Amino acid sequence: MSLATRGKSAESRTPLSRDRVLRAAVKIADEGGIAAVTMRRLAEELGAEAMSLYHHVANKDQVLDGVVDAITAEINQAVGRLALPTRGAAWKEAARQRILTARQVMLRHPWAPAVFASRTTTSTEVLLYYDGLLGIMRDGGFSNDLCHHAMHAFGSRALGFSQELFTPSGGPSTGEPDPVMVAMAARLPHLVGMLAEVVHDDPDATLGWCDDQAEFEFGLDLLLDGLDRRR
Amino acid sequence: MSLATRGKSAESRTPLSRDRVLRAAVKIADEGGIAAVTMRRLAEELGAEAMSLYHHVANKDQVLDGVVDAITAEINQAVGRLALPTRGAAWKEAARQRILTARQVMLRHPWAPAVFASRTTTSTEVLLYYDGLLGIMRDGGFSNDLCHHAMHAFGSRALGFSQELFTPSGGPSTGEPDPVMVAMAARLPHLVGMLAEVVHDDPDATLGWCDDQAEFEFGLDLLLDGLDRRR
DNA sequence: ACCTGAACACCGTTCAAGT
DNA sequence: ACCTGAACACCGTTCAAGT
Repeated sequence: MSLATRGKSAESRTPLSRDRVLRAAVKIADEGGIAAVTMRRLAEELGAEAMSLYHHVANKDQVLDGVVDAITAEINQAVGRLALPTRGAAWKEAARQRILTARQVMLRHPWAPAVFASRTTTSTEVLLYYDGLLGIMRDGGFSNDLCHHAMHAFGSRALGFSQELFTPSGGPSTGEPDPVMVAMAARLPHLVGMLAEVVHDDPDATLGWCDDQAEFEFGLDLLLDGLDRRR
Repeated sequence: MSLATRGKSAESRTPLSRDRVLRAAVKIADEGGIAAVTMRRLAEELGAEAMSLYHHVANKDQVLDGVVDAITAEINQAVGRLALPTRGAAWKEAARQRILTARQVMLRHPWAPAVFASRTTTSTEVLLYYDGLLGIMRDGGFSNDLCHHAMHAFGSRALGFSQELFTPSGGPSTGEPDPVMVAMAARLPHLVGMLAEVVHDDPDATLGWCDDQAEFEFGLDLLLDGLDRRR
């Protein structure tokens, strides 16, 4: 047994646990993206062997489920610190702040939306988050039926992110126009016309898809206003 | 060289091509989900070896990019058959039908939304789709600026799907309540209360996430109505 | 030019064996 | 009970060699 190995096992005196595995997964994803989270890399981070992980998580899918839980727990902690009135018309601002707070957590973990999108199982933390949002809407006077529709209408936006299917200009850093679009300009009259008028350089574009703060809030307010009108 | 091998090469007399590869990928995904699309399985479907594919596509990522293009081409063909008035107030119904038509194509390929969500590069067919939607909104009298906000607000909904983060009851087939939720009922008063009132069994739930037609249309109309009001 | 066999560097995961 | 080494069955992809 080499010195290096001995040092490593001394360092990892703290026993493995489901919780340590999940925290390590979040750390690795924050540093190198979700693709960097492999069972072997995870074990390395914890000073153990890949096979040891299987004593604490059933498989990799369960690691990703756990990561969703961990991120949403972070969100629940953040929204728990909010203390806004929720009765009557105040529901809208309370819901708005709750969702924008969730978004701030997501912005710290830009890889997270893709993981959320890939999961199909029910996360207990996600259930708790939605329950809180429902509570705000019930206080606002919404019927259960309308609440139900609203949850579906929000979709992922309730948790602070929305899926953008294309970035209508160059990457977030470069101001260069998209070469694919330049080549097709003749067949995209409305898109080209729009972009000529709307300067779409957004230094803060992030979260994987182009999905900046102002656009997120526009879409969110469209939904909140529409729901408020049907309250 | 065996008879079987000889038969196979005779069958695949038609040479490989990017187009054949992409069509095969869609076929395999339709039959076995997107995970079934591997380079080796793709080659098998085409009566070739995995390595032969690399003469027609750069790598697997490009296969998935091409699949998005292929599905959106199918959508563009379908919406191309629509012939609705678009001027003035008619924009809303035209946009609505365009989006619901896209959704019908997506429903034939339930694995597609996840693939769309995972891509970051610009698909020419997606650009063409959005250009058409923009055209409808311009006819409706929207400014380029408002059009731009609208595209972001729609997000993936413009292409007929939306991400649902949890299914608030059992699976689409079973009427069983979610065991995770039953165990947590005490901490989820609003969720449990809502579901007790709203019978959430939806035999047509599909598209991977619970995202049925009525809920999709509710969310879509919320956006369309809100936009129309700001026109 | 197009196609392929063998090989490489990775995965997630199983199993039998160690302490 | 917890951990691990070796091995298995898969990936995507490279390379040198075939026609």
